[in-house]
This record gives sequence, structure tokens and C-alpha cells, in this order.
Amino acid sequence: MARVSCSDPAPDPVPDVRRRLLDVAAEVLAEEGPSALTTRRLTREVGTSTMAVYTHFGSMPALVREVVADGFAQLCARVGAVPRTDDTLHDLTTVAAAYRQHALAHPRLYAVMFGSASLGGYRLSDEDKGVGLEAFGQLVAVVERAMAAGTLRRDDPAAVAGQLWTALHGYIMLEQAGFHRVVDDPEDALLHPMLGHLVAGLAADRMPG
Amino acid sequence: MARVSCSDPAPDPVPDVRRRLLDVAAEVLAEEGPSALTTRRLTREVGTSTMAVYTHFGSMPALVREVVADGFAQLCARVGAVPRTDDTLHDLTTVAAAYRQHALAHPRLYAVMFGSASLGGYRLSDEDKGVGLEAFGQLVAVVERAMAAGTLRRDDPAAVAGQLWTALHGYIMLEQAGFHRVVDDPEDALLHPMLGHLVAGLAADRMPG
DNA sequence: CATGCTGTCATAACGTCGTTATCGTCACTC
DNA sequence: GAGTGACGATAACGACGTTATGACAGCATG
Repeated sequence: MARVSCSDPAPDPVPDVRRRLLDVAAEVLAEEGPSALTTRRLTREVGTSTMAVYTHFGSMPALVREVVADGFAQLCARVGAVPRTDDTLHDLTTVAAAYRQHALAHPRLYAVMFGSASLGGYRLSDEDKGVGLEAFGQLVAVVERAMAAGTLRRDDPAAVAGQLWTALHGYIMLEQAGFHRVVDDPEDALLHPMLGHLVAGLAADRMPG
Repeated sequence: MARVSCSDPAPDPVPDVRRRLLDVAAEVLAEEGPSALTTRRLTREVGTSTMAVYTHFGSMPALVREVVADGFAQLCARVGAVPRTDDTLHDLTTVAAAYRQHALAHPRLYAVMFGSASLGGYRLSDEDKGVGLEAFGQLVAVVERAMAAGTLRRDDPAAVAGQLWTALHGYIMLEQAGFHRVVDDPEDALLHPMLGHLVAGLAADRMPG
């Protein structure tokens, strides 16, 4: 009888080589970066041979692909866990904050997820992007609710959500690349005003001009 | 008598191994991506041995560093070549367009420049970022002129320029990662409205609320 | 001219990488 | 007990970045 629950500690003395490979891979990636995630290092850590990677995943890029898929799923779950309220504008803020928080907590994984940090021969596949776009779909939903509530001007929800995502993603990328020394407090000087101006532009009732 | 002019074809039959290494490296990087830029491949292409890399640069990451520095210089020059007019708002647009145009023309180099696409052991150094920030300084200058002209509200020019840069950079990153399938015409649905709302928010004379 | 020095690069090697072929070892079925 | 298939340990392949060694050219000095 296999118990299944959130964050099972270690019920099995040999808890599935495949699962451990994925977990240790994510761990090594998170702690030491993409260049440390090698076949030999990973299998040594798990206590098996390099063949384990190939019997379970076929190749190292395929293993990375699953790590990335897990990363997208976690991001999706993190964003999905944000409680939705009647204040749709507030929801936009909290969802964006959760997104950024997750990216900050897993910077290397986030970088690999979005095509940065090449990590050997691994490249984003279309299905990977599909999984990533599920998280984006949540943002679209929030935008749609905001439009329905009259908080945002009616427009293509995907386009509006895309604008918010683009700005947020750009902030995260520059933050992780270390280019935010241009101002003292990037969050107060860059992120919040930028999103504020963007939301204001998207919310304005009166047409510009 | 060494002739020096823009884009000299090939005056010298052996035009400096060091220079050729840098040029071919940039070429291979641009055409086949970071994973193709190996010591052996590069030196084979140039027609020398791997030692040439070490006598001239010390290591492969150091060579990449110079390629990146060249890339920042080119970006800087490209943005600097945009004619400044009396219409400071128009200048903001043309400068941003030139920036994006350069990134689109050299996508792999741009990715390496900004910390994406790890490229072996190479990491952005602080001085690399310093060179990159020179290009940013040009945007700050344009913003300052716009504030002086009353086009943009008075504020910290670096912060305002940072917001524009962040949004633009985010767009370019997602564009190159292939995540822009969310809308049909990303440029019209994402980039232009986003920058428009941002500039509108930065330009508004009346305070929000 | 001979000499030593310096910068440049060819050759070959070291250790590590991803990957593969081979083969032993289990758990299972009949 | 024999047969089967999944798993993984061992060892090897080619390619990687890097290094040690040495050959060769240019050039100053005796």
C-alpha cells in the first residue's frame, strides 16, 4: 500500500531511483548551478552508475526536461495557491508577487525554464513551453476577471496578461543577471512603479490623447 | 602603413590570429549557438591549434568575455548612432527600437551578454556589467532630456530608464525564448502597448488617485 | 656571426564530460 | 529449474577545456 501525500519524508529505504535522480538533480541545480549538474556527479550523489540516467530517462537533456517540467508545475501550483478575492486589482498584485517570489526562490531553475542558462544540450521543447503557458493561463484568467469586474479596460486578455508578464519577467531576468545596481532599491524604484504605470495604463477609463 | 577604416575587407593575408579568433568566435556563436563555440572547433576554423586561445586569452571564458565586451560596444554604438531630435518622446521610441533591433540581429550574443545561455564556465563579471551599463547610460541621458523638455514627469532618471529597459528586455527575452505564441502579433499586441502605457504613466502630469 | 630571450604555436597528454556496448544480477513467470 | 526482462555496474568511445613540452621565428646583445 503506497501512501501518497504532500511531502512524504522517506517512507521507503530505497525510494525509487528515478525519483531520487530528479530530486537530487533539482537540488544540485539549485545549489551549484547548471554547470555542476553532470551525469557522473548526479549518479555519484544518488549512489548509482551513469547508466541509471539512461535506463530511466534516455539522456541527460531528457532528465533536465523533467526537472524543468516539475519546475513549471511548481510555479503553476505556487501561483494557483494565491487566494482569489473580490478585489481583482489586488489579485493581480498578489499573483505577480507570488510569481516573482517563486522565481527568486529558485533562480537557477527559473533561468533554465525560460531558455537562459543553456545547461548542456538541453533546449526548450514546444511541449515544455506548453506546460509553461499553463501558468500564464492563470494570469490570463485573473486579467479576465479584472476586465469583467471593470477594473481593467476590455481588451484581449492574453495580450494584456502578456504585457504584465513581459514586464515582470524582464525585471526578474535583470535582477538575476545582476544588472539592478543602477538604482538603490530596485523593487521600489523599478518593479512597483513599472507595474503601477502599466496597470494604470490598462485600467484607464478615458482614452489617451 | 596600416590602413585603418570601417570594415576593412582583408588587407593582410594573415590578419592577426587574435583578431580572427574573436571574429570567428562571434560568427560561430551567432550562427550555431553557444554549444558550438568550443576551443577545438574555433581553432580548427581559424586554422591554428588550441594553444592560440591560451597564448592570447588565457582561457576560453576569457575569450568569450572579450566577445561579450565587443557585443556591448556594438550595442552601445548602435544606440548611440540613433539621431537625437527635439522630439524627446520620439527619441525614446527610436532608441528603444534600435536596442531591440540590435538584440534581434544578434540573438545568441545578446543572450550571452545578459547572463542567459551560460556558455561553458563563462559568467558575467562586474566589469562586463559595467560596459553594459554604459549603453544603459545612453538611455538615462535620453530620459533626462525628456524630463528637461517636460515630456516626462521629473523623477530619478535612472529609475525611469530602468523601468523602460526592464520592459524592453523582458520582451526580448520572451521573444527569443519562443514564448510569444500567446498572441498573434506580439509587437502590436505586447511591445507597443506596453511601452505606450509605461510612457503614458511616466508622462502623466496629473497625479494618480 | 653566435647567443640568449621572448612570443607564438604544434603536438600530445590529462582529467572530465555525455553516451554506448556489454554483461551480470536480480525478480518474476511457466 | 529454465526462461525472460528490467535494472545497473563496468569499461570504453569521442569530444571537451586545459596544460606541459618543445620547435621555431624575430630580435637584441656579445
